[in-house]
Amino acid sequence: MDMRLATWNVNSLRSRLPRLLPWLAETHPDIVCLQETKTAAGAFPTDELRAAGYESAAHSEGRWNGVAILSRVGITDVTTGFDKEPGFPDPEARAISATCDGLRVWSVYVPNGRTPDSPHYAYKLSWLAALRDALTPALAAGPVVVCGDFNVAPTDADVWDPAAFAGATHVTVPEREALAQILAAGFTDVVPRPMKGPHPFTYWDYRAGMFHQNMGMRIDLVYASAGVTVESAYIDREARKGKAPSDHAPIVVDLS
DNA sequence: ATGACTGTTGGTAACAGA
Repeated sequence: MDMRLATWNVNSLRSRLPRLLPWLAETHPDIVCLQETKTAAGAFPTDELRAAGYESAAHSEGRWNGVAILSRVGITDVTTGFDKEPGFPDPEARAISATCDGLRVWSVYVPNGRTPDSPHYAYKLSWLAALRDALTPALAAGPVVVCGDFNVAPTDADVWDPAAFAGATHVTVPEREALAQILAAGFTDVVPRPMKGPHPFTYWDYRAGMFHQNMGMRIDLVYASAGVTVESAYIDREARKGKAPSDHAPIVVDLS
């Protein structure tokens, strides 16, 4: 059957609800992975999303982070976090998984890393390695899609200017190697088509007119296992325009 | 124009994001 899957770092679900709800009505995704919901436990807008036709599963912690999965095709076997998930020092709300109509879906928000010499960078690498380990048994159980803000640009073509990122996080060899290790576990990188220009960027800094100059990055990724047939995928950069947007655009993936 | 950051909080400045 056909299924439409989306992933979007909304940079505060409460602030973005006026953008998310009409977008859901226009785009009609069956499953939506959200990151940076920034919702406190108990403050998730379950009722508003139910009224829009979606069941919710959320992993919330308050001021930072927060991930969720929305579904209108059922949502069962919800797991928050994963086995041996590292923390800083305690595990944060960065991963949630659920089964939606036979598909195992993960929504992840990888630690930023800040700078390569920061303890947050080591945390990021250990988190990615542990995610890879946690995905191995999931892959054995059936088709899996891992969606989210990976906070790593897979190649130099995935940043607007590689020279501008010299010495910065998101582009280092160890980060890219961590992505390669996840792919090697049994995934394909579903590269979405950009709506405009050659670069499939998903994030543009709010500052200095970065968006209108198309100075972006591809750091939101969709990893699909064998058994998941992707018909098409695109970045909805229209959702990055207008009043009070997130700094990330959603990725929409049509599966069959 | 899609426009020059935006989100959070025992807040009103500080920090995080990437």
